[in-house]
Amino acid sequence: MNIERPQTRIQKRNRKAILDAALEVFSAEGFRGATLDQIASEAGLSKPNVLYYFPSKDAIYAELLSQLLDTWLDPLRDLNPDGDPIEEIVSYAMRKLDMSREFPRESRLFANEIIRGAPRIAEQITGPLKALVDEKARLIESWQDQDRMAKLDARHLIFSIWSTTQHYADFDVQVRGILRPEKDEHIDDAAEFLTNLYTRALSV
Amino acid sequence: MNIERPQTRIQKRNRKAILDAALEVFSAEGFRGATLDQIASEAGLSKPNVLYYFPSKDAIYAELLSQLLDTWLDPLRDLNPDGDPIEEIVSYAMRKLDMSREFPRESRLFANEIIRGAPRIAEQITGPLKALVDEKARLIESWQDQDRMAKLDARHLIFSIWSTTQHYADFDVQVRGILRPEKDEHIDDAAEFLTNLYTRALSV
DNA sequence: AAAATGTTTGACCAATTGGTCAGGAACACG
DNA sequence: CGTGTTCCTGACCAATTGGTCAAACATTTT
Repeated sequence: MNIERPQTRIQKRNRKAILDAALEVFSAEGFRGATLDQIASEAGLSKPNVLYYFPSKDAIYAELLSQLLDTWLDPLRDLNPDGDPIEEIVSYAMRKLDMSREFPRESRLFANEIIRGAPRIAEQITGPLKALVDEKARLIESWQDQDRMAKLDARHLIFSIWSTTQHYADFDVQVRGILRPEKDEHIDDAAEFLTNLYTRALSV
Repeated sequence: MNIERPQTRIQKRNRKAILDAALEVFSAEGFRGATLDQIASEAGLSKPNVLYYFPSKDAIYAELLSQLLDTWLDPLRDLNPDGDPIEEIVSYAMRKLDMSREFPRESRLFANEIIRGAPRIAEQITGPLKALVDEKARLIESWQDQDRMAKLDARHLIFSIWSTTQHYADFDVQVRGILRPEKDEHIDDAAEFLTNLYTRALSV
């Protein structure tokens, strides 16, 4: 009994179009603010057709979220125990900043979900996410025990990297309203600022 | 023709109850996610009664936002040109952190609005907010010219203070999921971390 | 080319939601 | 106490929205 049939090329194309449209709409409007009509129109499909590919609005959102969390944490996973501590942490911040620049919609989708109390990913947070943070905090603490970087609370250090970098995606309009950049130059300035901030703060 | 009658005590009480309930609901569900029924029930009033005090859902939200922005920026206004630069900046961060602890709903309401693209406060951002940030950035730059603090980009420094402190309100569930604090002790740790971070980074 | 399978849609439905309204209840005040 | 004003509500409405379904249309397989 082969349940999982291989996807046809039309399925592949349309599911992708729907998920992309949904990311656009959910990240801009939030789960409740987004409507199936918006998603359908953004995907260039009719509403019943969208529901032919996904059982419900909920299912689309859930699929997006589950795909997201993994890739979102990749940079942290890459923190290399064998590298230079400060270089590793700064380049972690840089990778997170890159993600804010390249995937602002994903960042906002995530922010939306957390602000609402993370109703759909609570277990993911106390489970795998906490485990990863705990592991990397221990790594940072071991670096600190070896006097290779300043002794700042490791977990709050990680939080500060998350918040400062995601800020440029989540609060984009505010940042742009204040800096009035032509394009995205301000992100380069942010990169320089964050590099300086963490290099100075973490040097022994 | 006296248009503005003084508020009766019932008006005062009920308008306050509605605004408080609305803050609770809007900050947790976002504008579109919140319903008048939720707000009414949270305020202990009927839906038509809520609409007796405010002309529309929109009006309630607008009132909340306009009250908010001012108080939100007070700490930045207080940045004192005559104080010690690093002390001033660190204590600004501390005041913002206090606000995250004491007014998390307000923080989330604001975050929600900005993430959605700030449709209702765009002019406030490019107007008064930008002006204030510009002014304080110049102050910081003057401190830097006098070699009283390290030369880090002033505007991005302000952004980093906003993001790191608001993180403890907006991403509360994530922070708690990872740190698993009993109550709010983790905010004290955050205060210590941020004090160290900025003191180290900004010292010449 | 026929059968089987996969794709698309118009029409429809029930629930929710922002908002209205007429009239009744409570209150303030001379 | 009576009267004008303020306050409150049940019943209602139109629009929106998530979702269904039967039937038409395409595509693939045999």
